[in-house]
Amino acid sequence: MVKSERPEPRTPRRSSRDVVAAALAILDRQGLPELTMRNLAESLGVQASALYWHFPNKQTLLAAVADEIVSRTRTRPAPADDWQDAVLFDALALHDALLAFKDGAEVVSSALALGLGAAEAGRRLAAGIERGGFDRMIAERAAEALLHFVIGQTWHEQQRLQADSLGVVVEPFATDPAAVDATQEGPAVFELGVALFLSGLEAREPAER
Amino acid sequence: MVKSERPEPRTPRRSSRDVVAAALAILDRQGLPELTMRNLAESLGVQASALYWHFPNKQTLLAAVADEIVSRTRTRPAPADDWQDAVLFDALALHDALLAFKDGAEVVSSALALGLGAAEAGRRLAAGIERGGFDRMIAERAAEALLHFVIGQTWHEQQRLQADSLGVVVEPFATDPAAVDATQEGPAVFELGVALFLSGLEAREPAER
DNA sequence: ACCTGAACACCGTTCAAGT
DNA sequence: ACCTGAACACCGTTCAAGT
Repeated sequence: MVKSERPEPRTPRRSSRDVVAAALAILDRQGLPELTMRNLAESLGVQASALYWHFPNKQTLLAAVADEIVSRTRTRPAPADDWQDAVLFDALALHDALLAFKDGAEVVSSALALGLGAAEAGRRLAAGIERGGFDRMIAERAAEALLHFVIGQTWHEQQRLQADSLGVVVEPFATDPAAVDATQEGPAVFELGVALFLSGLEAREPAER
Repeated sequence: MVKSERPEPRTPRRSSRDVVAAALAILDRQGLPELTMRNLAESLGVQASALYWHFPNKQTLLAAVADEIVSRTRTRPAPADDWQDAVLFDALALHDALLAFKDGAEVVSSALALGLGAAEAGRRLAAGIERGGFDRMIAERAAEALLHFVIGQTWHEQQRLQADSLGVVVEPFATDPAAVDATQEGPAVFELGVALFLSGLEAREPAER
C-alpha cells in the first residue's frame, strides 16, 4: 500500500497538450500548409489515426492551437490608470501574439469565425473597454469589432511579411505608395486603426472617470 | 473577303468568365468545401486539368471569384451629401454582397489577406472617407481598418447563419446573452461597429464641410 | 486555342484490432 | 487508455498528346 497507490507511468504516451505543442512547433517553423495530420503524427512518432483519439477532427485540433496562441498574449504588468492605454496595450499584445507563429493570424481568424476559439481575446478587450464606463452591450460589440480589425489587419500584414521573406519582391522601389508603407510602417498603421476605434468610443460617452 | 474576316465560332468553348460564373454557382448552392477543381470541371462538362488552361492554380481562380463577389456590391444611387452616410452605405452594401453567396466572406477574406482580390472594396471606402476632408493617407488606412472589420464581422455572422440553417441549435433559450443577440440583431451590431469607426474619424478633424 | 487521359503525390477520416 | 495498419474516398497539379 506504499507505492502501488500511484500506478507507474508505463509507457509515456501523448496527451492532448503534447499534440498541440507539436502542432505549434510545425506551425512555427513550417507554416499552416505543412500542418497536416500525417506530418503532425510523424513528429510525435505515431500514426495519423492515433491523433483521432485526442481530437475528433482537424478543425477541433486547430481551435485548440488557436486558443494556445491567444493564451500566450502578454498581459498588462500594472492595472493601467487610463482605459484607452490599457485597451491599446491589449490590442498590441494580441497583434504580437499572432505574429509569433507563422500563419498565426490565419489560424486564429478561422477559429474565431467558426466560433471555436480565441474567445479569451474578445473577453479581455471587452473588459478593458468596460472600464471606460461603457455598458456591457456596447463594450462587447466594440470589442468584437476591434477584434476583427486586429485579426484581419495582422493576417494581411503577416502574409506580406512572409512574402517578403521569401524574396517575393513586388516592386524594387515604390510606384504604389500604399504597398510600401504597409510593409515598412506596419506598427504605425496598426496603432492608427486602434486609435480610430478608441476615439470613436470616447466620442460616444459625454465624460467618464 | 466578306465573312471569312470573322472566323465562325467552331465549338463554343469556355472562357475564364464562364469558369468564374460556374464557380459562383457552386459556391451559392453548395459552399466553399464543395468548390473543388473536379466538381467545378464537371459542372462545365470538362476535365479538371482543362481548368489550368484558364487559371494557373486554384488560388488565382478563387481571387477572381472574390473579385466578382465584391464587384456585385450595390452602388450609391445618388452622390449623397453626407460623407458618413455614404461610407455607411458602402459598408452595408459590401456586407450584403458578402452575404449573397455561401461562404462569400471567407472567400473574400482569404483573397484580401493574400493581396489578390477585393481591392475594389477598399478603394471605394477610401474614396468615401476622403470626401470627408481627410488626407489620402489617413483615408486609406481608415478604409483598410474598416474593411477588415466588415469582412471579419460578416464572416463570423455568415458562419452562425449557416450553422443555424443546418439546425445546429446551440442553445434552446439564452444562457449566454452574447450568443443570442449576435444572430438575431446582426444588422444592428454591424451598424454599431461602423458607427464607432465614423465617430472616431470625425473626432480627428476639427470641422469639415 | 482549348481540352483529354492518365498519372503523381498527396489529403482527412474510419475502423477493426492490438496492448 | 492509447495506438497500429490498412483502407476509403477523395484532393490539386502536371504533362504529353490530341483537335
